Amino acid sequence: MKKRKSSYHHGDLAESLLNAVDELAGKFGLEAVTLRGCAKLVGVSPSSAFRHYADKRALLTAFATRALQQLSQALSEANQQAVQSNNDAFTAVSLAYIEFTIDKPALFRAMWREEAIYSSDDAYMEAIVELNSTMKGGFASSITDDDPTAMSAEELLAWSSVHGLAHLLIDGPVGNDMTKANKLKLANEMLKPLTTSIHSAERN
Amino acid sequence: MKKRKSSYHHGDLAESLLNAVDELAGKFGLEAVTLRGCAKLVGVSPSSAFRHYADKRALLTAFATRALQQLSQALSEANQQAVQSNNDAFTAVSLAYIEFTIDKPALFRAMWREEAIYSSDDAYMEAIVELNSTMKGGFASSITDDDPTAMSAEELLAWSSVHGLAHLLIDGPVGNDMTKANKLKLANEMLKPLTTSIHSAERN
DNA sequence: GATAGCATGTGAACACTGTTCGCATTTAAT
DNA sequence: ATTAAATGCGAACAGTGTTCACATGCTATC
Repeated sequence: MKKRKSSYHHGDLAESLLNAVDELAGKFGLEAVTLRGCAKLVGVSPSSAFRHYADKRALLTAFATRALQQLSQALSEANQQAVQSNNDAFTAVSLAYIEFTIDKPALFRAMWREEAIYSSDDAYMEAIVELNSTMKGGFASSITDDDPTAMSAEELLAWSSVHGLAHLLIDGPVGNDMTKANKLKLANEMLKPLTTSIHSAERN
Repeated sequence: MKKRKSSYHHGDLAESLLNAVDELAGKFGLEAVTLRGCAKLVGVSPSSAFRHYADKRALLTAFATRALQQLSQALSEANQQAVQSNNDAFTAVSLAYIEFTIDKPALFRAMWREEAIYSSDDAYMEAIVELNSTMKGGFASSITDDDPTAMSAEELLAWSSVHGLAHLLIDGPVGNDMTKANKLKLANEMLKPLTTSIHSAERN
């Protein structure tokens, strides 16, 4: 992957910077991510970054976009696997959402950092739509939709609760002293009453 | 309120700084809040702030704590009013939670900004516990608890969904182009299927 | 009421941040 | 081979959090 044919031109600085954000955010937290730090990690001058991103904010937007895509992929994999194993797809997708957040809290935070990203960026919005429809993949296909933006009350409830639990787990007071396994068990408990309500709505 | 007996000693700098954070965060966003900006707004030297807060992070922690208390108060008022009007307390408290977040997004963000505050600060944690028990005030008193930290699956579901919707509304893609009234209507829709599930659990 | 001590505010300094700009170097096109 | 475009560099700028010696005001004690 690392093309270092010349020591001057980097080859793929744009993506390397995203990797640097990932590494620094994972080690020291998203707030500790600094443009200069990323540049140094990649081995490049700070000002070089501005050839690829207009802003620090633009860099973080690209990072958030990539994070959304990674989450979408994790969810759709969970969905596929649940279908094959004949398990409840909604539960599987929800648990994957929670697990992703627990494993990569910095990515989760980056996705929803309104004030630190350009949330009306095209690629970002597209990734949001993709995530949205991947989430809905967990529902029965009977509620297929014309408008992918539209959401039923039950769908909104499902997303909100899963998203809210994820947020409370990493930035809130829920499960602070729990192991990852126990957090997932807790999530599973929460999903039970939710699942009944969701599936009863599907039959209409 | 403003004691300016002497032009040198301020009188109540600690709280004035919190008000400055509030004002700047409300106007320009939480990320734009700067120690120097707060000091200038209060009319004091930047270094003065460190007599009252060890850190910028400590200042933000105090601000988050105050925000939690304000939210708790709003919720308990909504609860009282619902009881008097013989309305569903859970719905009232939940809507108040959402409305507070919509009205003061900066306060909401400050409360849950793990990386920017000292989340194990005593006062902060106390405010969290208080909020937690205020939230539970929306439930039937039959589920009174020995341990205020303990939560049933239904309680967790309730908090997660309300919290998650609040978060999605201000930092996510939900209801971005809606009026406040429509956002609250949306919240109300989401609460309906939730409320049934919650109240059926209360009867056990 | 003077004085000693403590709390509080100041100004200058430090390292670090995002960002800009003119310039150097490499790659691609003619 | 010569140009033009893309990409990287170093120095500079204003702004940030933070520290520290010093100045000022308040309070309690003799």
